[in-house]
Order: sequence, then C-alpha cells, then structure tokens
Amino acid sequence: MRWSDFYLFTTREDPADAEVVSHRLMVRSGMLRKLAAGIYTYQPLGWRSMRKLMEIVRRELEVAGCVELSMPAVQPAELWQESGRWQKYGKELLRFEDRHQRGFCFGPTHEEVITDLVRRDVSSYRQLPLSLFQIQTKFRDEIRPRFGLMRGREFLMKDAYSFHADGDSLDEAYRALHDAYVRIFEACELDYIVVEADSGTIGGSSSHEFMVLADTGEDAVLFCKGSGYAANVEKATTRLAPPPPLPALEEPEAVDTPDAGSIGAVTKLLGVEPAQTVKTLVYESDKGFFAVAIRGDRTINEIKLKNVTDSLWIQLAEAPEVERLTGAALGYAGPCGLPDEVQLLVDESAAALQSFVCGANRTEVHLRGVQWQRDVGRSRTVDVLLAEPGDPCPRSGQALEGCRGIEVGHIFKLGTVYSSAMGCTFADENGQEQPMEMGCYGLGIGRTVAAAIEQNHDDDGISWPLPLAPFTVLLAALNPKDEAVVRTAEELYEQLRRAGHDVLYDDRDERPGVKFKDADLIGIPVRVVVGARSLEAGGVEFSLRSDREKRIVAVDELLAEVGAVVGGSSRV
RNA sequence: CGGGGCGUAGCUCAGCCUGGUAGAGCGCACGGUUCGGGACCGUGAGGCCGGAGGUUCAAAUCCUCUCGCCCCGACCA
Repeated sequence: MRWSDFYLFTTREDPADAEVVSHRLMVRSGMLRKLAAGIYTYQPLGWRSMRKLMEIVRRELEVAGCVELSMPAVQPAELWQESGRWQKYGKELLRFEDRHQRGFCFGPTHEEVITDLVRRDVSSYRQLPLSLFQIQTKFRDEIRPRFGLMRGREFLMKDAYSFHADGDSLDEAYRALHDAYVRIFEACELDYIVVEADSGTIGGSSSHEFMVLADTGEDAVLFCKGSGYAANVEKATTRLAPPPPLPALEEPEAVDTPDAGSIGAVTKLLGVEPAQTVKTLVYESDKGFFAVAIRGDRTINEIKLKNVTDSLWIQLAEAPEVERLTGAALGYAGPCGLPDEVQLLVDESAAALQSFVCGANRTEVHLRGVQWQRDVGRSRTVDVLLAEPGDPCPRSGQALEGCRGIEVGHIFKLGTVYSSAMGCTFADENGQEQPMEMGCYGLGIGRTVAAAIEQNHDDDGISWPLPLAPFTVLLAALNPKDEAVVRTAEELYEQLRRAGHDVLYDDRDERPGVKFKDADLIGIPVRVVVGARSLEAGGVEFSLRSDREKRIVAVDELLAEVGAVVGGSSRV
C-alpha cells in the first residue's frame, strides 16, 4: 500500500480526551476516531490490526471445532423477556421501539438469539454437541465508558456458544475453547494469565477470565506462583490465619466507647487488635436489609455479597436507615439483637473468632467477650471477604501476589440457565426431553488490540507485536525527488509485495524527520529506509521497531532479510 | 446516579477572575529557502467563543437553564 493512496493521518498532539496510552496512541496514529462517548470509527490502519486479530481468532476457533455464523445486532424484546433478562439486565441494555411500538434492544450479547436458533434446529442428542461463534458489534450502554477501546459502548466482540447433551461434553468444549484462547493470546504474543472469575449477570457456574497484564488494567488479580492459583479479586478466596484469641467471658460485657465509631478508635480504646473485633455493616438491597459481620481488619467484597444474597442490586444503607434498624448511631452496629427485618450474614473471617469485640447496637457502647453460639441469634455464614495481596493462597498457603489486568476473554459454563428458561431441549437416548447444557465464550477484539498497545509501546509510539501489526514492513523513500532513491524504493516495494509482505510504502513528499516520527508512532515492526545516504553506503537501511538498531543491507539481499524476521506472507 | 473538571479556528490551548466586540502554536493554502529525526521566512484562508434565556449602553467574559465531553466513585463480558 502506498501511503499517498492510503487513508492515514497522524497527529502531533495528544488528543485532549485520551487518558491511557493505548487510546492516546491509537488516536494519534490515525487508527481510531471518537464519534460519541464510547463509540468509535476504526480508521483503515486500526481496522487492519483488528482484521489481523480476527483472522487469528477464526483460525483457532475453527481448530477448536467452532462454526462461524452471524446474528442480528437488533433483537426483539420478547426473547429477552423469555430469558428473564429484559428485567434483570438494567440500563446497560439499550432498548428502543420500532415504528409499531414493538420493543427491541441492541444486543449486548447473544445468548437469547443463539438459544432461540438452536432450539428451532436441534432436537436430538445425535445432533449435539455444537459450537457456534460470530464476530460482531455489540452495544452496552455502560455507565461510564472510558479508556478508548478498553471500555467502549459499541465494540467488536467474538462470542461463541456451545450446546451439549451432558456436563461432560460441556467440560470438553470448555477445555477446547480455553485451549483455543491460550493459542490465540500466545499467537498475539501477549503477556496474560488465566484467572477464576465471577460470572456476573450472564449467570452460570464455572468461569475463567483471560487477563492481559497491564498496570492500567481495570481488574485486580491475585495469584500464587507456587500453586498456580489465580483469581479476579471479585472472586478470590483466601484462608486467613486466626488472630490471637481474646479471653472468654461468662457473658458479654458492655463497655462505654465514646467517640469510637470506627474500628481504629475502638481498638485503641480497648487495647485489642482490629482482627479481634467484628464490624457490622448494614446493606440495603432488592432482597431487603442485610447486616454483614466481618472481621474488623477486613473489607467486604460487594460482588460476593451480591451473589450470596442473590440480589439484583445491593448497597450500603443510608445513615438514617442504619440508625433506625440498629437503634444506634452509625458506627455502633453489631450482630446481637438486630430486628427481624434484617438478615444477618457472618463472614467466615468473623465466624472463626471465638470471643470478640463488636458494636452493641447502642450509641457509644461496644460489647466484649461476645461468642456466636451463645450471644448471637440466627445467622448465615458466608464468604464475602475481599482477598488482598499478602493473604494466604487458598491452596498453598503462600502469600498471594497482586497485579492488574485487562479482561480480554471470558469463558463461562452456563449450564441450563438459558436452555431451561427458553425451552432449548433435545431428546436423549431414552427419548426423554432434556434442556441442553450450554457454554459461552467471549473475546473482546478491540480490547485485545488496545491491550497489545498497552503492552507494546514506548515514548515515541506503538511497537506492534508482529501478528497484530497493521502492516509488517514500512518502506520509506526519504527524498522523493532523488531519482535513484525513488527507483530503488519503487523496485523494493514491488519485490516486497510480490513476496506477499504487508508493506506500507511511505512515498509522501515529506521531510525525513516527519517520516521517521510517523514511522515510530505507527510502530510497524520492520522498517526499511531508502535514502541518498544509505545508497551511498551500499544499500538500504534496515531496522526493527523493537530495538531500532540500524544496519545497511544490500538491495538484493533485502527480501531475504525481511523474510528472516517476518517469515513468509502475512497479508490480511 | 453522586463528586470534580472542561466546551473558544481542523488539532492543542490562552483570553474569562477585573465586561469594551477574537488570540497563539501546530495543521491547511500560496511563494521562497531547505531536505536523514515532527525545518525556516513571508503571505493568506479559517471562529454563531457548545446551545437557549437573562443582566448590561456593551457579554467569550457575569447570572440561570440546557446539551456534550473528560476524570474519580458505584456498576459491568
């Protein structure tokens, strides 16, 4: 491709509204342009990288036995009402009506559509298992789109769905997709880890996320090198060591604790460790009020809390509400003697304490020597603890390490959640009707490309991993008025093209400095510069974006040099 | 939705506090000098100062309302 024929316009200045590197560089390099919040045009250069990734994804999914199809972006409300998600999905689901006032939404995901398709076509165990995928534009009306392609509203996603007669078959497909994802991210040369994940509104049992490691990642991950355990903090568990026990008392003792509405103040006043106390927080949800008791030094994981309470939404109750329910000022809530309308949940970390200090549900009073069995009413023990770096690994007991990641892939075992709700059934060997076991497997196309930039850039611009580079070779003719330079460059351009290389030929009438700066910015892996100076030195200048070490290569050896780095043809 | 910030030329921004009728750099066009790391000189085009209302002799500037965008939080494949 000749630059002069291509559609590629770089900018010198950073865009005012871009924060993270990938967003900034994609805009500056002419890959991406915002149309509205979270909605972008992929300019030709950006689209080429997306296409490279899509080809890798297609290749590996087909190896894993998936078949490509394409489903509508606009979906009828009835399907979503049938699965129950028309109510459940919230404001992220972009809903609208057609001219006949029929309800529609712009698909944020396609479980309903695919389940509807398969239930119409498939009726026997003999037709199973099946795996289908598409690469398609989704829309989620995110509360806060940000970071360019990392969290857009409209975005490209590869989504795959599998259908099975039994759980073993689902396990098999799940593993096959897992392995395909591994091959995809390996092929992209990305640094990533696979973590256990919360399954969110999609629902279902088992779930793993593929995280590209990056400090700008939106997700926090905990992992243990010893055991291989790795989980999103939303999901991560730990095995906390109990604190030194406090002496048992005959009965709880009320202590005046003026101005001690926080764990810090209470522990100071009573001379105990935060870990020897229990703090109680009151939550409000669509399932009513919950008091959550957790060890005083720890934080509640609200994702886990939402899951264990099976609620659509849950949030800390407002102060007046808390005061009404506990009969005490904020900061003095405790597990003893709560009204019936409040359900008590006790985190395992708190349940493990034999004798502890907690709020008395009386303003400026705490209790000490409280014991669960003896002093606290009906409660449910749950895991709602936010695990933190340094906590013991649930498998090996070694300290967990923390890092941040960009979620680029997420795979779920859905079980029969959708097939049951929507009557996607088959006849088994005995002629009995059964709901199909389902899996679903997402992979963010734009997000992966953005993640690749987060991981591969420097102060001057992008440094593409070869497989995702929009072009693999940049050929620059430095002085387009110098006949020898132009002749050599044109000849090399033809040679490289004929050899099947994806070559961008910078034939613009620009000063050398501009060409070099642009070359660094757009980050094509292999750079070949033809200039009067290089010709004098006996050839053309050859360098890699990754190290930028330049050397002169004879014109007739260039093809071999490029081939040695790039391999064979790489065109999209 | 809560908190904070920003909307002025294609882009990045100054001007606003203290009202007097529009600026810079980059980019663009033309001419000249340059030509291996975002050149220089000259000339020029380009703005309903996000929108609506108000105050005022006079509003980019002050007030009210609105729309859009960004950041933090809650939320999310």
